[in-house]
Amino acid sequence: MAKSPKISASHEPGGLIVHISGLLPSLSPAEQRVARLVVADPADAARRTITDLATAAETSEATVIRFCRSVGMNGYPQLRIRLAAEAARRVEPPDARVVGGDIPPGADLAQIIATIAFNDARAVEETAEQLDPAVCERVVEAIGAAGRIDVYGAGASGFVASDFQQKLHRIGRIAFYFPDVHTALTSAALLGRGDVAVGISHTGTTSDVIEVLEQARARGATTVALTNFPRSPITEVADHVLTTAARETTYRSGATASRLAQLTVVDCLFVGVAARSRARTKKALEATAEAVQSRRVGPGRRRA
Amino acid sequence: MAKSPKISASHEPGGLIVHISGLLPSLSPAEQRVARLVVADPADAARRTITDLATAAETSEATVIRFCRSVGMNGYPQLRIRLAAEAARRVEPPDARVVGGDIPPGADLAQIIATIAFNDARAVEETAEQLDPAVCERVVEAIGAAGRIDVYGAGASGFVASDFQQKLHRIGRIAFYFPDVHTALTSAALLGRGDVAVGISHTGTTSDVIEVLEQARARGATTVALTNFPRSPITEVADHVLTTAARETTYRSGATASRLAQLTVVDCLFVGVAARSRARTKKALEATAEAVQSRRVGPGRRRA
DNA sequence: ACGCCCAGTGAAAGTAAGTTTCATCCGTGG
DNA sequence: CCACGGATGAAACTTACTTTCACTGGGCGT
Repeated sequence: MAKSPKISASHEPGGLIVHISGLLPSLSPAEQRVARLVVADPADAARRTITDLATAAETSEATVIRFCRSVGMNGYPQLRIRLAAEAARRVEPPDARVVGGDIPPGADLAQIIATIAFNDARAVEETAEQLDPAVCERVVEAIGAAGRIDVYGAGASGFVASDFQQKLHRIGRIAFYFPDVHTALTSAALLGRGDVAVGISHTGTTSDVIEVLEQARARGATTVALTNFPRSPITEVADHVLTTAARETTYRSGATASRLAQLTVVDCLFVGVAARSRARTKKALEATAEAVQSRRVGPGRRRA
Repeated sequence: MAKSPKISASHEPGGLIVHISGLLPSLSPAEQRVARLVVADPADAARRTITDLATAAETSEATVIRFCRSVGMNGYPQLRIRLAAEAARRVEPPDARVVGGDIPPGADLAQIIATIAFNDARAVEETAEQLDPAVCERVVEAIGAAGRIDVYGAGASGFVASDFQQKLHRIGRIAFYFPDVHTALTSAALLGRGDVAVGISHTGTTSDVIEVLEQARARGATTVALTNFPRSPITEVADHVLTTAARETTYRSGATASRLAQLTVVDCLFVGVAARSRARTKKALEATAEAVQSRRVGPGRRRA
């Protein structure tokens, strides 16, 4: 029916802006220009007329409309009022935080700390806001019932994958993580119906992870993707897609905000799975906690 | 010029609705009908088109415009976005967050997500608040000037240590991380004055990490501890102590909140170090980013 | 290398929304 | 009873939004 793949923006009450920035890479260049303007200053965009906005983005009105559709709106007026609402909601605390994406060259450490913390915290919050509980539920179900869970991730996302694996393992689930692609592929080949494969890639374009997930899917496993970009390639090989909402700016913050967001999602899944079977989980956790006890020194109340 | 008595609504951000209902009696009958609709459901009014609203108020578009002017707006579109903003704001307060520390046994996933995200975000924020910029500064100085940096951490904190190592490495610093205690001890023994050793332990009681840090200190290296507990044993072997502010509750959230807090601190240090030498850093980052490019598939706009 | 195809784009036509104008209505006071 | 003026809606008008369509340029198969 519709040739333009609208990504529903309906079930994400708190995050139109977030939603848009997630979609940013999947937009055409001209639409991206529009998107950037909108994300940069939603309130201002809401004030502008479509012609005005188009001019500002150095494009035509037609493109602005296309952009509206791309992000799930019916038309410009709808985008406008949604933006206005959004902007009103995010009336930041009175203090003039150094929030903008970037950190000024001459910033002192206190500023840097404030900025980073703010962005990190926001990534976590916004991720939670846009997470679809229904999808989480399905993923939790699948993992809870899985005979085996493989978690894939490369580079920075590898840490998260590893973390997830460890968490699942700690509550008695059979979970694996492979730092090496070849090993991962081998493992994926051994998966079957009822098993679950989780692929983590911030950009959603990491070919290693995609391949492995594809393999897993071919074998009949349920595949889950965790990425920041809802239209990235990895989502094509996933049965369930979970997204984070980190708006990475430049290199500076590296992938930290996105990593935090990923960890939050992983934590949610973990708790969800754990909650499914309290007793079993608790027992396993106590056992593992006890195991590391010997590696701790006395309670260490006060020093000296 | 203006024969209609505009009542400026510009500088009362909090109460467009209040403002309107205030001057309701001064409006003409037809305008009052419009006003009542607007006050009754601002969000709904914002969604309507002028014709639609006029019809609903059993009047003409002209009257709606007059109403807009009467309440200080330039025209209908402006009223519309103001209403949208207003409505959005007043929906916020009643949000009953499931904030409490713990997750009730019967909680559904949406609740779990909200709780976790809240706690995670708070850990990040609170950590930033209590971080001492002066200490950070000294640590950044030390790392920036270090010939070599060793990062230690076990278990969950190991991820963070590893992350820090990788970050430093990416900007061209000589940094190491060792998953294995023995190797770490060996490495610590090779440190000397001017080098830096960073020990990460949430509890501050992980003997492995403490021992290694102790060793490093004995060799003359500057030691840094990152822990949640400012009086824990690890602080005794550290020249500089950085603390996180995660209040872990029970097992449920596992160590995630603390991990996020640690990552945030690490990120701050990283950015601090990176900021010290922009040029060098940027170059190194570009090079490393380029290196992984081949492992990515095309921009992945839209799916099939 | 060539040409086909198709996503991306803006110009322009078309439609809908918003605004102004103006004639009418109606109540009031001379 | 008429003149007046505020209130109002119909219609003309303007501006904003949407659709259509033709053109471009890059990718891909032959």
